[in-house]
Amino acid sequence: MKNNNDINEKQFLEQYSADEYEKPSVAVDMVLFTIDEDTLKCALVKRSEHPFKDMYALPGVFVGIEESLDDALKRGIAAKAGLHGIYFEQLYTWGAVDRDPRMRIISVSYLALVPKEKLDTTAELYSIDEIGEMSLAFDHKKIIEYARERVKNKVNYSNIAFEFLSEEFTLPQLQRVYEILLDKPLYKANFRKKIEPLITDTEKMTSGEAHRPSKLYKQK
Amino acid sequence: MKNNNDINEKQFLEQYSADEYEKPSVAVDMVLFTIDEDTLKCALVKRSEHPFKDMYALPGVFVGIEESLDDALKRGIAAKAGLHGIYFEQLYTWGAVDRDPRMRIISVSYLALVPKEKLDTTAELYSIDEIGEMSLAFDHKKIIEYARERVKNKVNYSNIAFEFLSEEFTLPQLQRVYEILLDKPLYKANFRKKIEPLITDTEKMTSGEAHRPSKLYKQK
DNA sequence: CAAATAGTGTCTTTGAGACACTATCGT
DNA sequence: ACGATAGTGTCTCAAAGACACTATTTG
Repeated sequence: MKNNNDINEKQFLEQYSADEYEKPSVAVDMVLFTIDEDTLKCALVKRSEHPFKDMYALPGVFVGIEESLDDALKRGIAAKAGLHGIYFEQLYTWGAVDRDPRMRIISVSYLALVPKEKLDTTAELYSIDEIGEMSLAFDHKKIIEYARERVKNKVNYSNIAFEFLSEEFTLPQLQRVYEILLDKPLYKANFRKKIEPLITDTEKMTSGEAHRPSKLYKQK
Repeated sequence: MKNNNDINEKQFLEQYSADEYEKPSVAVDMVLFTIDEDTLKCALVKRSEHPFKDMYALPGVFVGIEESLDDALKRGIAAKAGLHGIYFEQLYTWGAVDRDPRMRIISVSYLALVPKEKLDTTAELYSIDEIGEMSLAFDHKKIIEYARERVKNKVNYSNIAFEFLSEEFTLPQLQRVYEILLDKPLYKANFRKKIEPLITDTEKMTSGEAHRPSKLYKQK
């Protein structure tokens, strides 16, 4: 049994190396989240070609032979959102054989988070709820759901919530981000106790609104 | 700026699709952990060919064009460890351009966990501490460190510890697994309170040893 | 009964959750 | 003064941590 498998494996490797086997294509697809109109939204692109023509899909690029996965993603972000230096992390690699009807494409998915203000205004944004009702190209709906879960989990043990805000923010703003990402209301006092060690006071305040102004903070 | 990038992206896609660009190879590499001699160990293979000849590396296979990533991994596990039906999960995809000196290979890494008893006896196992002192082929040391961290984190909010034991086990055994994975001692009483909801009593006991026997449990 | 390991009871500390209260702006 | 939102004090409850104790086997 063991030896038999070993031999099979060796043959496979030799044949593969000899280019007798076709290689899959590799793409990176990005789930770019932002918060807009008090909801979590994801950037989508309308496909102009088959397959899934006229359906929405995640923005993505093929990985060049002399380009790392992260670099391919950065190229994709720059092309799609016209920006640099935003937060991203790799999510998961999707490798079902039939995920693309044209040919074998393995997709390395990434999560990207960006404050709405930084985002190119031409980006098409759809709320998570809307996307839930839509049908997307390829397995992209599943990828977005995966990303949504990752964000929900990671909010509690990381600082990703800050990625949705600009450098200075108020605690009510930050709390709202947490509430949107966690999809549940939070108690103000408890929230403040918990995030206190993560933030640092600026001396500034908001002003001009018809109610008590709030302090501006920065991430520590 | 935006339009310029869009055009570049379109050109890239067209050229890529037209196979004017070379495709990377895709491999799956597995970090197979087990517990043996009271330590966490990882399966390695000694490379018989260049590059990194005679150095140790993670077992891996190339992904066939008609084979999903998970299927490729299962093939690798069967070849290496001579077994089926063990726990595995995808870890991370490594895509640095120069990670393999021969050619561009993107590696999708997987974590596999198996009780020592199920493992093929020919597997070469090295403890995490030993591996820390060794130098491994490619970026495989980094991959193992990544896997080690994943396990350490996941122990606390999942049931992966059970994957290192056979179906029936004692609580001292289970506690020892937790201690090895977390790399710290645990209080017996507290440990038992915490895992109580995860386990179910069998009516059996251990016997034959020169001390009080212990109950055998199964995972709930 | 001695050595060794299995198993339990309970006090303390920490942090999450709930809620009521006070503070400060513009109109 | 009022409406609206910002910000604080404190009680409760559940879980994590620490430690001391009891129980059951073999030799």
